[in-house]
Amino acid sequence: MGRSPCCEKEHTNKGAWTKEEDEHLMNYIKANGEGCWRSLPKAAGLQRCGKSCRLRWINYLRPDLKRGNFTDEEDELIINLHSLLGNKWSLIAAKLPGRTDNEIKNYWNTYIKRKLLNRGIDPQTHRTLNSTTTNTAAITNNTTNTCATTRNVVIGTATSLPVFTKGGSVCLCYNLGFQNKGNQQCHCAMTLATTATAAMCNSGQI
DNA sequence: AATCCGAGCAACCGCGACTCA
DNA sequence: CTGAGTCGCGGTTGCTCGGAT
Repeated sequence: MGRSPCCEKEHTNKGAWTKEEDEHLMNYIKANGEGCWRSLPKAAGLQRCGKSCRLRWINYLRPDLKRGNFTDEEDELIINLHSLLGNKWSLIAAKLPGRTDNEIKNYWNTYIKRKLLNRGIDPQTHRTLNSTTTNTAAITNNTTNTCATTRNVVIGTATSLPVFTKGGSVCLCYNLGFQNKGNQQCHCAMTLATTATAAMCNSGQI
């Protein structure tokens, strides 16, 4: 028995949202809060899939969204976080108030990728493109309770990150602020060592 | 003026994770 | 423990718009 579709496709609108749909959704969530996305469209009088409503709210209608251009500080922070987390856009977005994962993902693909390539940096590995000396320990995508060494990670100059270390390694979950996130608590017993800077990275201190 | 093309971005799709009966 | 239902994430698609030809 397969999974049932998330909505009745023949009775749902697709594509761009109209002003009226936006107003319906916004008014409903203002009055009732973000609840069950599956039942929300019907309750709000929308001919939309719940998934579509959720996406529209998160990426466009939420009142705390910061519209407009990314600052240089945000650029560097995204690059730093991507070097640590990989394509974990939701985790990166969590560190950028007012920005959404979709927005950051689009921004990465259209702008930052090119920016890094212009700097001679591979946007996936964050290593210099003509580098022949390779540290084959890949930047891990697995962020849950992972203590990985992060030498060779590019740390930007505009934003510095506090560094929690244990021995010679750097704990990703601590450094990203997830040390006390529910049952994903990190047990590495890291201690705050210092603040990472490009100079320290270059000098091999981290 | 018409057409082409690439960039930017909103939205969709599929799947894994999570929750709960 | 198991499986159905739901949620959330990441990859991808496709539309729109502006600049180039």
